[in-house]
Amino acid sequence: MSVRVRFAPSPTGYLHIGAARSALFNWLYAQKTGGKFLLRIEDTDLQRSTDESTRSIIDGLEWLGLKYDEELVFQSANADKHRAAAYKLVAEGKAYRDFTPKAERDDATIKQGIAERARAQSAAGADHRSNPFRDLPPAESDERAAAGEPFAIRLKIAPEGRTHFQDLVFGPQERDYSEIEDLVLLRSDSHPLYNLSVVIDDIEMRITHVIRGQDHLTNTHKQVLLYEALGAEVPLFSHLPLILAPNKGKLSKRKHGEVVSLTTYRDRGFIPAAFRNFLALLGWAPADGKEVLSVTELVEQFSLEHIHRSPAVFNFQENDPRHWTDEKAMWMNAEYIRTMAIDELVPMVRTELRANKLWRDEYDDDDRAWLLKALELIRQRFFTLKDFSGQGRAYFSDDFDFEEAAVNKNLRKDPRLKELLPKLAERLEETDPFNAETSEVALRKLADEAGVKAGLLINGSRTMLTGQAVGPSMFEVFEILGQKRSVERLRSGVPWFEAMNAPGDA
RNA sequence: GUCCCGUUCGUCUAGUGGCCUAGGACACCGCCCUUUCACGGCGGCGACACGGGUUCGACUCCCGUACGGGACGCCA
Repeated sequence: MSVRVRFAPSPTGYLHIGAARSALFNWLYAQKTGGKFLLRIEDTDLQRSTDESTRSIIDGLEWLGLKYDEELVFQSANADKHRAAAYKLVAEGKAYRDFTPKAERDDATIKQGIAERARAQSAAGADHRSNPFRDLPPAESDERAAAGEPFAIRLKIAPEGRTHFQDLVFGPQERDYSEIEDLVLLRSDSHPLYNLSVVIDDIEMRITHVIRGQDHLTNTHKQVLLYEALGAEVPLFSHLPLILAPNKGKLSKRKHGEVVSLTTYRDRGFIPAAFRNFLALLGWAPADGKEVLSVTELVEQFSLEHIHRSPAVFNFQENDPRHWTDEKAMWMNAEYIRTMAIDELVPMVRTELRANKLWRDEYDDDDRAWLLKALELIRQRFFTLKDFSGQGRAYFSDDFDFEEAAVNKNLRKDPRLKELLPKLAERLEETDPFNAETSEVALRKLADEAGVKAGLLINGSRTMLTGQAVGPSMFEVFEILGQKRSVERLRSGVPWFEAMNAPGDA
């Protein structure tokens, strides 16, 4: 039977990077095995589900390059089937109506409340089979239901026995029935609950491998019981270790903000392939230790058996804009920017430059060669796509900012530059042909004649031409910017030197 | 509280009893390259949670302790 996996997020917010990784692992497994990767939106919690979230999930997957097969499934559309299954289990005596009035729970303190309840129950020695409605005679149950009394439906778990299932990551799993409560399948308002819906849908979608977060590991026992009650074949499971915050706590939006949202990486100029590569390395490693992997290599190398059981820490520093995300993710992105095929980089740069009104249509035809050369030159030291419009602005526009520190260090520091830079402009203007080599000769010659270090002119030029103190080899920059612009920019330095001479301005 | 899982450099990880004086990547430091900053090259710092066993031999197997994570809902 061919492999069918699914990614089943609930659309209750942005796409979390942990969820994105689950999607990636599912997708990789499908590619690896020639199977299908399906997408199901678990939107049964109507209060919290939004179309916007659904959109962001779909966009996120697309951005990561994870195309899903077949039709997108909305779980809410299957609610009737879920209900029917629950009623059928009641009819078969595998589930029962629970007429206990619904207990209201406070959502904010829910986890704590559950732990306390569990503690109290075990202290009191209460067992999970003590529900008085568990063995209510069917006739009486039917009668009360017919009379309109509200009820929830619970799965009737046998008093003794153990569940078993195979987890490809965590190994064989076993759990005693006494550890499992008679779970609610249908709420008293007849709303089907998660464990029921998931199982029915996974059966319906003929899912063969369930690959999801570790938070579902112990719930899986309940689901196995459901598969069995429904007479369906139990799929294989793989639970993925969680991704933790630097303090080893849960990584959440409320606490950690945009760093956990996949769209942040798109919006901050990440290359999808780079982030995908980084994500793949969280909790998994290829056998040969190679870390920069193309999609093809990722697919070839991927195996569920090599997934860790211990959670990975996503290492970023809150309140430090320079280290806002994991440094390895940032490094991976820079690595992709400087080594990926330039033809693949161009469309991304185009989008970035367009957004900042720096793109010219000539870059796609007449000036294509120039563009490629310029990108080749500047991409070597960039980290994100944002850098092309930020640090790289001077290459695409004459309207760029001068960094104060660069001006102070490279222009204001030496008064001789006031004379020398215009002189250099003159020399460069006379240089023919004009390129990196000839401009270097001209510059060094001038430095010699003036008795100054070439570095003085090089650094001064860099700041005049790019506004910055750092950047590629100056002579390459001359060539890329061209004779005209180089000369113009060198001559435009007057304001800096006037400011220098102004009274009271040291 | 109960059940489940985990613990190798700061972080991501390799490691399935001798190949481990524990390998790689990111970060950090130094040198080289470069009159800038990166890249690149070379080198350095840096870890098997702890205690018992088993074994000729343990990062690897077993037990315990500590610490961490997950689950236990008429949420998903």
